[in-house]
Amino acid sequence: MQRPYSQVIDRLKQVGLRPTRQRMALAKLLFDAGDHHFSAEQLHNQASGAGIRVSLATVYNTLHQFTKAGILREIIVSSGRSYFDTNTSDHHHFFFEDSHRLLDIDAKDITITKLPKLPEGTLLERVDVVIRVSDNPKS
Amino acid sequence: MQRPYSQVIDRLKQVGLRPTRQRMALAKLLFDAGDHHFSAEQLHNQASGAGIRVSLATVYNTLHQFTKAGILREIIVSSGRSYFDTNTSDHHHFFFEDSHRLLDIDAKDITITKLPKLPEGTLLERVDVVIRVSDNPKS
DNA sequence: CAATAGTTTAGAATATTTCTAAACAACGTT
DNA sequence: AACGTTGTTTAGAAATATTCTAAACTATTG
Ligand SMILES: [Mn+2]
Ligand SMILES: [Mn+2]
Ligand SMILES: [Zn+2]
Ligand SMILES: [Zn+2]
Repeated sequence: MQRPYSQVIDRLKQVGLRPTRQRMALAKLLFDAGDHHFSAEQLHNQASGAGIRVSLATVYNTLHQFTKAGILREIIVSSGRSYFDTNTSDHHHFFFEDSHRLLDIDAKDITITKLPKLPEGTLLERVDVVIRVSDNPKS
Repeated sequence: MQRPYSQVIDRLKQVGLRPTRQRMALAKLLFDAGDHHFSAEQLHNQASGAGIRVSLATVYNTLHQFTKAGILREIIVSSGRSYFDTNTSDHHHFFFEDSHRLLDIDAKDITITKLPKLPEGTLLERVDVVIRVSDNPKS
């Protein structure tokens, strides 16, 4: 209970966030598991299930703080709900339109050889590739 | 007032939608103008401004019907709000994160030479490339 | 024109996210 | 260890976008 937390404490301090009870608990849930995609509501439910009392507002605050700090990434594939990703490396996604599930595509599995030049006065933030798929009814 | 409508009437009939007053008016607003991106609320306001009385529910119904019929396309770049596109050809987008504006990128200006194979039992719906840009503060 | 099926509508409902402002906790300083 | 400061958490309300409901309306066919 003491040692495992030292990692998340260090990580939070590194990005300039106070290691509060709620942030540590959420960070532990998020970063002890492998790479995954989730919504705010899902994380809130997961926390509740693990006996961690944290408000939904704090979950949202934390997700945005972590995203800004670069230890989480937000993925937009569905209007009406935001998804977050513990995998912050350069990669892309399959999006299953029926189940609303996301699946990583390694950056090396998509090659873009030609990109347009950016509009005047803009900075590149990110190039997102989303491959939208549906269930094949005859399979 | 009679002739211009024949085009939208034909177009609606072609895709199996009754040419109702509201659908004709919205189709005219949408397809007489050049390619553009817009939200439901924007179209509703534009209709009101043009003296067309149509409920927001009908605007949403119509946008979804047109999208399903393939004469509009929905673009997801921002959680919390859907955008639609009168350009249904194969193309991609710049998304200006500060102003929430979209700009078309012709399919020929992006070349993807390598794509992963689709997961088992899925059908490809679309490959969306979104180049997210922000305002360059020092320009 | 009557019958039918499809459409429109206002308003309520839903869903997700953000806001508010008061209570609380982390942490550097005494 | 207590203090003061600042940052954080919280419940609940509010904001936002979209969908639902079911009654009124209209296009189409016969
Ligand atoms: Mn959905
Ligand atoms: Mn936004
Ligand atoms: Zn991912
Ligand atoms: Zn477009």
